[in-house]
Amino acid sequence: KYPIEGSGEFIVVATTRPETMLGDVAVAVHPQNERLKHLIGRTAILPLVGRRIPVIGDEYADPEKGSGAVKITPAHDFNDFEVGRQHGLPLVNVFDAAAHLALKNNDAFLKDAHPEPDLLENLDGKSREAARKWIVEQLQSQGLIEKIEPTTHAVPHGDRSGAVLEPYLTDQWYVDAKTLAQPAMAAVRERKTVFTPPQWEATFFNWMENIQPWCISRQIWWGHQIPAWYGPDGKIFVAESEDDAVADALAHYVEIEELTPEQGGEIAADPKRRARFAREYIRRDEDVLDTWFSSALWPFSTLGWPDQTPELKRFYPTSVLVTGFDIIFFWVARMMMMGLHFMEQVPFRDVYIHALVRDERGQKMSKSKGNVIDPLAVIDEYGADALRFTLAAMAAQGRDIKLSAQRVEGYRNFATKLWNAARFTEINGCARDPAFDPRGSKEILNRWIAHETAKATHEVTAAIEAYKFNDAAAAIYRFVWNVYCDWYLELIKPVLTGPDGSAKSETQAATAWALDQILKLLHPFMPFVTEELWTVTGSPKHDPLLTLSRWPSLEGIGDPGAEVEIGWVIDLITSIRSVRAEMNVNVALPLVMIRVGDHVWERAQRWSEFVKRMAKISSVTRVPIPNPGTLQLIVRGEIVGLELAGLVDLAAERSRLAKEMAKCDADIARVDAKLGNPNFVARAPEEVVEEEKEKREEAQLRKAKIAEALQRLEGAA
RNA sequence: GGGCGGUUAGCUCAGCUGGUAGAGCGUCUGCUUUACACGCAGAAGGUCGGAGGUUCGAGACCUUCACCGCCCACCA
Repeated sequence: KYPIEGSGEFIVVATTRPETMLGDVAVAVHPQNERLKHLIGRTAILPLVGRRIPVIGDEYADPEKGSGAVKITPAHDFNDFEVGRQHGLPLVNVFDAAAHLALKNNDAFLKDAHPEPDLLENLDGKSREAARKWIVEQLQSQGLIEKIEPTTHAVPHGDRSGAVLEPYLTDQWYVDAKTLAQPAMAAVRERKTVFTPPQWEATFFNWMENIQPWCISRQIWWGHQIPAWYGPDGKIFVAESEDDAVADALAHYVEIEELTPEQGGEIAADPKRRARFAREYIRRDEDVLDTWFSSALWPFSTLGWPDQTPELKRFYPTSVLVTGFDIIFFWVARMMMMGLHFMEQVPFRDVYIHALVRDERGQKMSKSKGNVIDPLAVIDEYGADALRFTLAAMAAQGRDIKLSAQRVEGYRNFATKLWNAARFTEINGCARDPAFDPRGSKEILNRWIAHETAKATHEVTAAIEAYKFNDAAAAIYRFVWNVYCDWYLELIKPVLTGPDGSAKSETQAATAWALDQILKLLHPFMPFVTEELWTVTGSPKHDPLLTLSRWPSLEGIGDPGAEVEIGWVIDLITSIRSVRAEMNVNVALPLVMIRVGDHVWERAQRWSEFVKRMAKISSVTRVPIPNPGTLQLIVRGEIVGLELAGLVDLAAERSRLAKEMAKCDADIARVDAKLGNPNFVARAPEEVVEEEKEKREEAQLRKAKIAEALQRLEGAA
C-alpha cells in the first residue's frame, strides 16, 4: 500500500517482485478506472525509499488485473519502460549484472530518495531473493501489505543456467533493422530471391514487417569485438581499426588538451606516443557482436570482403542457400539485409528451406535437449548411403521428418539390391564399351532400357531442379528396382547366357551403359556404394564419380515403339502370373492366343521364349476357338487363354469372369453417368470429355471381350 | 495472445496448377527359379479427421469445428 501524500489514503499495487519497488517511479491507473481515477495527478510516497512518485493515468493499467493500479518500474520491466518513456519518467536501475541490489553510489536511486536509515545497510549488495524477504518483512511491520496470495506466472529463464532472468537497464548497440529490412523485402517481392517451398515467404515477411531494432552487442567472450572506442568524456569513435580510432580521437582531443595540430601530428607519427595516447584517452568497447551479425556477413566476408577479390567477383551473389526454417529470420533475412546494404545485391538467388529431422515424438532435436539421434549410430547399423537416401526420400517440401529406422532399413536393402545387380552384370561379362551408343541398338530390349533410362534421368533431373528430393529419390528407386532389376535384367538373361554374337555383345554393353547411368543418377543420394561400383569394381576403370559435375541429359534417346512392345510383354507375363497365383496353379501351362490378328501373333511368337520362362508357360500357339476349360484373360484388348484342362472348375471360372465383368460394368456406369450429365459435357474442358469418351470405348471393348470369353465358357459347358 | 503446419491403407509418409487414391514397411498366399531371402512372384487393405459450401466434378479450393504439433511474443 503506497500512501498518498497529504491524505490518509493508500493506493494498492500488486507485484510478484517486491524488490523492484526500489526502482518505482510512478503508479499507473487506467483513466477510466472509476474506483481509482480520482488519484491521478496526486503523489504517492514510495514506502521505505521515501521517493515522491506521481500517480499517472495510462491505459496500460488494466483495471481487471491485479489491484487495478500498477507500479511503474521502467528499469526492470519492458512494458514499464515504454510507459515511463511516454510519461518522461526517470529510470532507476537498482540491480547490478548479477541481479544483486546496487544502491550505494547509485545516483539515480539516491536522487530524491529519503531511505530509511537501515535500508542501504540491509539491502546493498544483497541478492534479489534476500532483498525480497527483507522488504516484505519491513512492509508487513509497517502495515503496508494488504494481502499475500499465491499466483502462477511465467518467468523467463536463462537457457543454459536455468536462472530466472531480471530485465535491467544497460547501454547496448542497436542496428536500425527496419531501414535495412525494406530492400530485403523488396528483393523477395521482386523475386530476386525466391524461397522454396514458397510458403516460407510468409514467414519471412511476417518477421520483416514486425522487425524491431536489433541489439547487436553481447557481453560474452567469443566473437567479433565491437569496433568502437570511448573517450574520457564519453565521445564514441567508430573505426575500422585502432589506428583509425586514434587518429579520430587525436583530432578530437587536440582541442581539449590545447595542443596545436602540429603537436597532434607528432603524436600520430610516433608509434610510442600514439600508443600512450590510446592508453590514456580511448578505451575499446569490450562487447562483441551478436553471432548472427557476424554470420550475416558470411556470403561476402568469406570471399575476402571488404577487398574486391576475384572470389568475391566470381561467387557473389551465390546461387542457392540451403537451410532450415528456424533460422529464416536469424540468418537468411539478415544475410539479405547486410548483402543488400554492403554489396547492393542479394546474397543468393534461391533459398531452399529443407525439412527438419525431428525425434520420434516430433520434437526438434537439439544439443541442449539431448534428444539428438546420433547419425553415426544409424550409419553403423545401416550404412551412410542408406541414411542419406532415407533423408532424401523423406524430404518432402514443407514437412518435417520423423526419422524411422524401418525406412532406413528398406533403403539399406536397396543399396544391397544395387550391389547384387552390379555383381550380376559383372558375372555376365557386361563390361563398359566406350563406343556403345544406345541410339544404335538393334535389339529391342536394349532400345527399351535406353528409353526407360532416359525417362528416369529426365524425372530425376526435373525433380532435383525443383528441389523435390523425395520425388527424385522415388524415381531412381523405382527405375533401379522395378524396371532395371525386375524386368530388364530378367528379360536379358537368356541373351546373356546364350551363344556369343552381336546380340549378346550389344546387350552386355547396353547393360553396362544403363548401370553407369544409374550410378551417376544415384551418386548424389548414395555416394559410397555408387563410387565403389563406378571406380573400383567396374571395368574398365573410370575417373571418380565425385569429379563428375553432372550427368548428361540423355535428351534424344527414346523409343516409344519399344515401350509399347515391351509393355505388352510385361502385361502379358504379369496377367498370367496373377491368375496363376490366384488359382494356385504351379505347373507349366500352354498359352493360346485366341483369334488374335497377325500382328499380335507375330509379337507373341517373338516373345514366346521369354513368356515361357518368366510366366512358366509350356507352349504358345494360336487358336481360333479355345478348348473347354481354357482360362481366358484380356491383355491390352486381346484375349489369351491358359490351357488348364481339368485343373479349373467351371463354376469358379464363371464367377471370376463375372466379377471382371461387373468391374467393367461399374467403370462404364461411372463414365456414362459423367457423359450423360449435360453440365459435364458443356462445362468440362474438351480434352477431359474426350478422355472420358476414350475410357468408355476401352471399357466397352474390354466388356465385349469378357462377354465373348464368358459365352465361350458357357458353350464349353 | 499472434503466426504456421498437420490429420490419407495396421505403421511411416507421397499425392503437381481440382478429372475414377500411391510408395515403403508390416500382414496374407506361393517360391532352396545359380545376382540378390536385405530376395522372387502374387494378394488383401482407405466413405482421404467431422460438418457445411463452391464446382459438371473436391484428398486437393472456401467456411467452420475437433484433435495433434511447431515458431514467436507477453504475463501486475
